[in-house]
Amino acid sequence: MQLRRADVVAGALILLDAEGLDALTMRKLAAQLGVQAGGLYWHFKNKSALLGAMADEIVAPLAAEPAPGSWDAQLTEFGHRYRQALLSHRDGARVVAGTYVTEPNTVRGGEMTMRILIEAGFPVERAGWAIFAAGYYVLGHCIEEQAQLAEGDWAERGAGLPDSALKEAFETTIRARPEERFAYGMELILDGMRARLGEARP
Amino acid sequence: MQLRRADVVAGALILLDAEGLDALTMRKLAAQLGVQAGGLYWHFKNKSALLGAMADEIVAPLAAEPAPGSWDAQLTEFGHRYRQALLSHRDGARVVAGTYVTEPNTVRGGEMTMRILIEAGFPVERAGWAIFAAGYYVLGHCIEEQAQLAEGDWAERGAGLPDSALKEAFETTIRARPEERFAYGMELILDGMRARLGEARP
DNA sequence: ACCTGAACACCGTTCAAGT
DNA sequence: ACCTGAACACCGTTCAAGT
Repeated sequence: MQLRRADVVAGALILLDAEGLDALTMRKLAAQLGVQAGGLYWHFKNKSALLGAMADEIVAPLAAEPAPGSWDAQLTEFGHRYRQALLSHRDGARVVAGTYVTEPNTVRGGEMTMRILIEAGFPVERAGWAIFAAGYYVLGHCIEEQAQLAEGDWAERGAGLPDSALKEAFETTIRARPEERFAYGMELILDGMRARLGEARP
Repeated sequence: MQLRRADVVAGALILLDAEGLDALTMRKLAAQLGVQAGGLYWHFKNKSALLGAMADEIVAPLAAEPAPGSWDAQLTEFGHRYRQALLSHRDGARVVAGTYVTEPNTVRGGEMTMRILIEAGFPVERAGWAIFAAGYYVLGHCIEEQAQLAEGDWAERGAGLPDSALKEAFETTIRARPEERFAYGMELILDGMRARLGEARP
């Protein structure tokens, strides 16, 4: 039976989970799908278009409506959902970071989070700036979480430091439970948003 | 005359500026340095070690002491210095993002910013978390800034949206002066830090 | 419409051997 | 100590030709 575009994306995500982003090649993917490498180029213009489609598939959970609640509870929910989505595939955060997606789920997620902020009273001209800032945080955090999973030698990061409050701060960061540390950063950004909620339009 | 390790890094940065990260190959770099490709492997274990050295060179400005001032003015200074450093080389943000650097300048920057926060009264166990969060923001912002420079088609990002406050928010974000938008996000995160300054140690 | 076969123009890395 | 020469095992992409 023939290959559809969606089959290629699904196969690519399976290969990604099995081997990681650096080992994801058009040739291996083609072999796994029982097809010649060149055949993939009928479905996707190039590898980067395929990665874009994979990225949008990864962030699909962002397209769902949030549960009813306060604006900050809803944004928190989006933050955690975004993180979970990125972590649900090996190297998922790097895949998404590498592709500036204009595809449906990404756009929808952006729309909904901006609407939440605006309806809460945030100045329209700043809602996008704040949402993007939060998005960079989540992505960066998850890239590092997944890098930490892949390499082992993270414990030595602060090893050369002299004993001090600094060393303690470094080690508290490296050894923190990721979920807890993530939630803290989200709250910090939400605090920033709260401080700017009532501001006049510029 | 012979090639030193530092010459290789310097040459790599020149090639990076001229051709971009995707075109930075060991073979081209070798040719530019008047050497065979294999020869580079005497100086660096592999390409990723070279990229790590490049990243630390790029962020060298972070190793300088901040000007005297309030803690938040000093952190703002670091944020802008980090951004300027990343933007000072083509694809600089992507180079730094791809390498989890344990090298001198990166570590020193982390040390100084954490010390500033701790001495301002931030709980030691959270200083690292907050600094990392701010770092993800700067990096993410700059990756996108440089991507926007490289591609042209960013104006269409919000084109499919219906006319609405959302569309306005999207467009305000895409069209913003990068420097101003960056400063806004920095302030937002600093607001969050201010809100948590007096907190008790967990 | 969808894919094969085969080629093109590259890669990073290794390693004996040279100087 | 520092590099050459040559090879190994790959890549992404294109494109005539097949079905």
